[in-house]
This record gives sequence, structure tokens and C-alpha cells, in this order.
Amino acid sequence: MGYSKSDKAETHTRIVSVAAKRFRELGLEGIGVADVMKEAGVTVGGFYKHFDSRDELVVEALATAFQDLDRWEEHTDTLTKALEKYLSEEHRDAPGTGCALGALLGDMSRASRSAKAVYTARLKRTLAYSTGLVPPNGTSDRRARAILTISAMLGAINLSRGVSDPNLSREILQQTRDQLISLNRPAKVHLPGDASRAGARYGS
Amino acid sequence: MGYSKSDKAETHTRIVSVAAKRFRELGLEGIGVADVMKEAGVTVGGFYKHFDSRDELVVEALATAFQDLDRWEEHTDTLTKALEKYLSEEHRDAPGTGCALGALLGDMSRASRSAKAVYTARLKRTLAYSTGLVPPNGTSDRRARAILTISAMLGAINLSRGVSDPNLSREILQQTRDQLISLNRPAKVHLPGDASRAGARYGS
DNA sequence: ATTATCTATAGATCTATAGATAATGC
DNA sequence: ATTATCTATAGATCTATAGATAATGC
Repeated sequence: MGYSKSDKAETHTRIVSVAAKRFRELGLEGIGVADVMKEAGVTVGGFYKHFDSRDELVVEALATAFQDLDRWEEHTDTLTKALEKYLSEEHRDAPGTGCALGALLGDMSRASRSAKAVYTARLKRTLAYSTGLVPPNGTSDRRARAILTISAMLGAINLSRGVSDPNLSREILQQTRDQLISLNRPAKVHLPGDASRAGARYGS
Repeated sequence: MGYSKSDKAETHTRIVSVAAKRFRELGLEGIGVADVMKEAGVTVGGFYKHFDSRDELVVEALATAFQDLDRWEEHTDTLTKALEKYLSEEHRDAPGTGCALGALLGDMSRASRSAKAVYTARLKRTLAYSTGLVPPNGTSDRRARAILTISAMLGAINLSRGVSDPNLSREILQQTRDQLISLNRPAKVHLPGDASRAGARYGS
């Protein structure tokens, strides 16, 4: 059991990592500081040497959870790939390591001002990134389609986790995924010489 | 202050009505039985003469909240009307009297088995109803488009309530609404003699 | 001497229950 | 006599703090 400054930093990281996982699984009010500390291998008494308040842990845990989203976005360079991974049963069944925008969607309307600010900033980043993945189609704005796509992704992953009927849960994932993929297929370009750009990355 | 059997029934209704409103506003764990009882004009001690457990109140309150959805569905006979009302700032700002499928979406993954069952049954009803409002378009299944539409509606209303930036909140509502309306526009029918059916109600 | 963590606990919840009170209804 | 509601409280949380203990680091 360490007591050095570097040990404290490691303990801090461990506490925040546990919280980032458990908050996504159980909600921002779903686990107390004592249980988070215990799972991080320490006791509750040290908590306020690491954080001024419980909400400070929430904010740090949110930021850490969003780092998983960074890695996710780095590895999915097309919208179709992102949709297939996001709206999968694997993601549905692993909220603790999945997208925090999805896992904590319903918690944000009742969260602290500071937690909301972190969530909102991250949503803006992901919206900008997604707008870059949406192909132009001549019919509607790319940002508008990115907003629809994100709304549907977040709604569907939450529904799939909330309903008690496994068949309905799967159907929601599959159909939302298929609809969004076909909706975000690049428009067939009829101008001669303009080759199909399906699967390409679209500049901003 | 009444003590008769019919008074008890009225008290019971009042308790459930308060809960149906407050649970939508604050989440299923956001208010305790004592505060619900107080707001219904009675004291906490009588609670377990009305309900076997707190979860029984949750289940009854859910059923009552869904009655608001019944009335809603009765008064919106086209998908466009439903979308304009659902994805409005008025609905966003009044979760307590609004759609419980939206207000409690994020709570369901952590709710009791019985609460989930009530929610799931209601979602199925609304999905069947919405499938009837979605126009055929020859491209994709109507039920599939109803699933996409509901996912996006629930995702967008939750996002609009959760983000701290009012402009982003409005944009999410507007763009999701506009995208879903244009997506669910009846296909222009090119066969001669087949008149436009825009705005009509579509049979199952 | 400082500090990272520990044990212990105060004070504020929250669900659920016990027993008293004041009505109803036979 | 029965019962709808009341006051009061047990027991289980949960956040936050106080003070002790056992390391680190000058």
C-alpha cells in the first residue's frame, strides 16, 4: 500500500476509472462514493482529499468516459462502420465501456450544471465529427442529417437497453441501423464523370 | 379530511397523479414517497395502506402517465402533426405532462422488472400506432421507418432536455423534426391516375 | 514535518413499520 | 368494529468530516 505522491496520482486515476465505468452502467446516482472507493481498493475516508465534492468526481468521470469515445471515433472512419458498431448487441450489453453520450443521455436533464457542460461540449464535438462523415446528398444539409443520425442512435441504444423483450430490443437496433445506413448512403450521382464516392470520407 | 372508502380512492388517485408527474420530471428515483404523499395532501405513514411497495407506486404512476399519451395519440392523426407537437420547445419544457416514453427512456435500463414490462408494452402499442401513420414509400418497410422515427424522437427530446446550450437544444428539435417529416413524406407516385395521398391516414 | 490513507461517525436522507387517533358504517 | 390517516421511529443508506496511523521526503 503506497503513500507517495505518485501513488496518490495512481489512486486518483483508479477511482475515476471505476466511476467512469460504473456511472455508465448504473447512472450518475446509481453508485455511492463509498462503493467507488472500495472498488478502487481504498476506503471512503480518503475521498475528499481527492475531490472537493461528489460532483467533482462525476465531472472527472465524464471526461474519462469520453476518452473511450475518442478512441472509438479514431477507429471508425465511415458512418456505416460507426453505425454497425454502435447499434450492435455487443455495445448494448456493455454500457460500462461504451458511449457515455448514450449511457448517460437520460441522466443529463437532472445532472449538475457542470456535468451538463461537459456532456454538451462533447456532444458538439461528436456532432461536428459526424457531420464530416455524413455524405452530401443534395437534398438536406449534412449537419441536419448528422443531428437526426445522432438522435436516432442515442434513442435506439437507450430503447434497446430499456425494453424487456429481447426480440424487440434486437429489432430496434437492426432497423434503426439499417435505416440510418440507407439514409446516409451517398446519393447516386448522375453527372457523367463523377464517380461513386461510397465509403469515402467527406471533407468539411 | 375524509376517511370514507370513496375518499380513500380519491386519495389514491391523487397520490398516483402526483407521482406520474414528478417521476417524469425528476426520474423514477428523483422523488421519495414522503414528498409524493405530502404533495398529495397526506402524510407518509399511510403510504403502505395504499401500496405494497414503492415499486408498486412506480408501476401505477407509469400506467397513469401513459394515459396522457393515449389522449395525445387521439388528437394527432398525422405523423407530421405528431412530430411538430412532440419535438417542440413546449413539450421539451413540460416533461411532467408530456410523453413518458421520452421522459423515462434513460431510467428504464435500471428500472424494476415490472416497470420495464409496463414501459415495453406501451412502446409496442405506440410503435404499432406509429406504423399506421407512416406512409408507404416503396423503399423501406413502414414498421422499420416507424422504429427509426420513434428512436429519433426519443433521442432528440432527451438531448434537447439535457444539453445546456439553448441554441443547440432548439437546433436538435428543429432539425430532427424537419428531417423526420421529409423522410416520412409520402412518395411522389408517378403512376398516372394515382392521386397524391399526402396527409392521409394509412391503413395497416 | 508533511501527507496519503485509515477508522469512525455526524447528520441528512429514504423505505418501511408500529401504534395512536378519528372518522365511517354496520 | 373497522379503517383511513396520523405521528413517530427503526434501520439502511449516503455525503461529508474529524482525528488517528503509517508512510514519504526534506
